[in-house]
Amino acid sequence: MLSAGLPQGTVPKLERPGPLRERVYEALLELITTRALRPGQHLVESELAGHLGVSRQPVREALQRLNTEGWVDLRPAQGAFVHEPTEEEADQLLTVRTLLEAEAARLAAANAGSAGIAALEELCAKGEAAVADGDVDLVVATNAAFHAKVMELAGNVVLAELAAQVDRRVRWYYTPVARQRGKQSWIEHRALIAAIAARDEAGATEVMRAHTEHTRKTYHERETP
Amino acid sequence: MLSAGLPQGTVPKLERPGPLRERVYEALLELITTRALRPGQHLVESELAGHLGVSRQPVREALQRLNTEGWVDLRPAQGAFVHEPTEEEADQLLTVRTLLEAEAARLAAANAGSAGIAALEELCAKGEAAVADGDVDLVVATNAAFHAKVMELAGNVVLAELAAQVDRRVRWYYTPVARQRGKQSWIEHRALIAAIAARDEAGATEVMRAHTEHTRKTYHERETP
DNA sequence: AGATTGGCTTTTGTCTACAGTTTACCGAGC
DNA sequence: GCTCGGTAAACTGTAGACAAAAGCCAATCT
Repeated sequence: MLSAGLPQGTVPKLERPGPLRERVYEALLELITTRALRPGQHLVESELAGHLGVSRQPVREALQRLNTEGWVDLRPAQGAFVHEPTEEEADQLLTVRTLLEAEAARLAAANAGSAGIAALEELCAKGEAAVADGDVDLVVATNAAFHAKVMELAGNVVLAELAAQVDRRVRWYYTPVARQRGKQSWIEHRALIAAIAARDEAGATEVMRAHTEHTRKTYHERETP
Repeated sequence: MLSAGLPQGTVPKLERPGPLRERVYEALLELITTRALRPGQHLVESELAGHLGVSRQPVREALQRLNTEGWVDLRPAQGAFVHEPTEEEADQLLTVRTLLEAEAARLAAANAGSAGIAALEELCAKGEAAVADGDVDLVVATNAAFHAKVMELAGNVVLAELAAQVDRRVRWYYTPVARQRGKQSWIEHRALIAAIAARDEAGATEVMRAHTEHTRKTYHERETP
């Protein structure tokens, strides 16, 4: 009975610094997604290390991870280069995202309980409010949280991990476009919640597929002008 | 005119040692998939380093990569542990595999040319021969090559990368079961080729789905006795 | 004048060393 | 007999140093 008198929330995990490589990883990811590091740019380990105030080793480890996740290309004996996004690759990413998210929606419709549905509605309300305020960053963040919640309700950890990878990369391309699609997107989210609540697997799949395909189309329309 | 007098084949790429971390990575992956390193086992960096005749650093980098790909669990300040496969996780992996492979089959049906179909038939013949010979390892390898070829014909690089990750992990669980399913599996492959050659997207999707689902069922039947 | 070769600089790849943290063990006290 | 505290060992996390490979520029030879 160790946990007898311990109220759960009061011990806030004793905020540890955590491994340096993690923080370096997040810092670099931030720099890449915000375009502070431009695509194709050559990343010199010692520069990054000096700039972040750490040694080269954590930087190396962070770069390795970024490499496996597709953010940087690691050419042997030559170093790391920020990945250059292709139009073709963006389309493929969005296609795969559609596939994964649609399956997640189906599984969520099959498995979700009332608590999960309530959580989705809460996020949806938050997102709509953010749209009304014109807070683009919050809209994007809430959108990600919504999709992550659907993924959680699907209950497939492997699927969730893959989708998380894909989603982060998608968001890189997607963020500039978020503004255009704001309102319609959350209407579709409402439709998705309805399908999930009705335990309509086919319906949820189709709604999510249409939703993400819609996003993909929007992305392609944006670039021509 | 540098390459004037150099016959192409005679210079066999000058077998470069390649980055150490790569070789360490492959060595560890081999040790894990062959169960020389048992699930749940604690991997000590210095031990591995000494055993492989290298320093700790390449080992660390290899472990990081194995971590992101789900082969080992990397607990902070405690080290690396060989991932312990759960029944639930195996099922989830096979489910995701079904999803990815089915989509690949659809895209292959949409995009494949006659050359690609010929390559598939060739692999299929090779696989059937391997089954006849009872060469399990070759069966598994050829099966992987067949699915990889379908993935290649689909022409979606992102999808291929994800599927490659999933497939490698699936093969870990799957290899012991390969013997049971030998013959029937290649009959289904033939059906898949037919659907792709007919450019029947829906048909190819369904054949592949049935094929991989069949594999999943076989896996679950095996473990109860 | 062009191409090539040589050396020089930069950057990566690897190794060794040190500090911090966690875990396990062992003894003392209740 | 059980629990608590302290000590010690082992391992990870990080830093710094050294060697090797790749790219670049200039000088030289054809």
